[in-house]
Amino acid sequence: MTEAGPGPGYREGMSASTYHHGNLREALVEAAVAAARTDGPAGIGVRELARRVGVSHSAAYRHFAHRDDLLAEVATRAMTGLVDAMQRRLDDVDVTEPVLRARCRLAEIGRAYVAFALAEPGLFRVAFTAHSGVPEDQAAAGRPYALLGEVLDGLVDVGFLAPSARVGAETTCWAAVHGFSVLSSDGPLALMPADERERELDRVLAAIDRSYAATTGSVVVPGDVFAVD
Amino acid sequence: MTEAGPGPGYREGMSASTYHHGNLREALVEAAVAAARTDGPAGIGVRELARRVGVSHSAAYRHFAHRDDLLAEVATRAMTGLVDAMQRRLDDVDVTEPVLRARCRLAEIGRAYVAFALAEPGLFRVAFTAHSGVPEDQAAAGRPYALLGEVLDGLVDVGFLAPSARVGAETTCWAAVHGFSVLSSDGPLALMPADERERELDRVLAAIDRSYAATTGSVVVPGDVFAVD
DNA sequence: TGTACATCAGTGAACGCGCGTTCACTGATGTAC
DNA sequence: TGTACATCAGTGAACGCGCGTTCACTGATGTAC
Repeated sequence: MTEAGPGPGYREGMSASTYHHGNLREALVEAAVAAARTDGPAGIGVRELARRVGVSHSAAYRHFAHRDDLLAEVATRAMTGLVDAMQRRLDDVDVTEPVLRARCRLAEIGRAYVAFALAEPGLFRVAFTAHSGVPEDQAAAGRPYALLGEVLDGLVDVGFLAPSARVGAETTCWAAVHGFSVLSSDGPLALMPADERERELDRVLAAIDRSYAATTGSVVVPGDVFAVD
Repeated sequence: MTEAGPGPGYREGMSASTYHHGNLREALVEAAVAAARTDGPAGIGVRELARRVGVSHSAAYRHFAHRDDLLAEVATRAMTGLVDAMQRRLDDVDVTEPVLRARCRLAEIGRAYVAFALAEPGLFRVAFTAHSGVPEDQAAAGRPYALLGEVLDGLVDVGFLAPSARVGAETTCWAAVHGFSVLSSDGPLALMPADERERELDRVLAAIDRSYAATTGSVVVPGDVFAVD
């Protein structure tokens, strides 16, 4: 086979119709991610995925002992996708004034989280449904928390957030942003027009910002970070 | 049959083994609620419920056209249970000083929400998964929002929350509290010890309180409402 | 370089499960005369 | 008050579906000699 479009999940130099697939494990995971994208956790089924990859369903059991192992793998990838999106948005913050920068970063990490949940509702759900005991998966699950922690540390560093209020601050931010995501992608807020939802999210983020400003008596100038102030 | 324990869902005066059940619809719904309690939405299956009620599965179709209709009914009841729990906790607030009272009420409605989600994770999930187009179900879905709205209005009335910040305030509170609930009952916060989680919730609620105080420059005395301040 | 053989990664049939839904039926109930 | 009959609320068999998992197998691959 020529190298024209071997497609993902194939090892190089394979003939078009070998008995051996070449990289079935990876192909299955990618198909699972695609399925989860549209159908969430329910979309991940051993038989259906084997079908899509063009292989007998029992072949999948060469690579995954149970359906849940596949699910866990997708969950880890979904979580990675979420964290990457958060990191990207953080990197894009180009405000230089330190306090404003730290506040913007907190807002942006939240926006990235919500944006991911809305853009990839299926993956978002998978990321939070399946939990394996495998260490690397556990590590993946902890990464959003860790990243958020760094951003919050930044707020303390610039004197916007009081050190005493830093304790457990991850939970507050995470809860607000996660709740907004769930209500918007799954729930009652899904019916809201996109632009109005954007404004609502701004209000949520502004509320957190104000709350943290209050811990140090920092001055918040209306409109400096949030349009809704 | 004597009246000793006819059980719910039975009409009075029935013989023990009538061909006609008497109140099958209600019996099915109650069985569905019980099933949802332990297994969430997945626990609600026509065949399984008919089995539990002691009736052939096709009998259920005399009362529900589709499985989803049953699910929707349970969702409405779950939502009602949630709202009732919120209302009860609001009624229990006996603080008299107006500002403190309004702030306590906001905190309490949040605590009630989270408590319900933790005590009844299955029902909580059902309440937010199934949505029927039936008006009464839609109405039920809007009640937590309306109740929260009243509490927020109270905060404006006492001058704690600025009228301009009242706009969309439901979303902020709801997102924070819903997110906390989901992360705690389903997700990563589930592993946290109960007392620590309690403290974390207090921090979330305190953050919202502080944020609203900031809209009017109201003074918040540490420890007046939240232990963590 | 060629061949025997172990190993690996597939196949396809089968097991056993549970589900939602439909349909022709029958037993029970209540009502009109 | 008694009876015929319509209606209602059940039964049980069947349809068709998809699933996860196992197992004996076979074709392909790579390695040792």
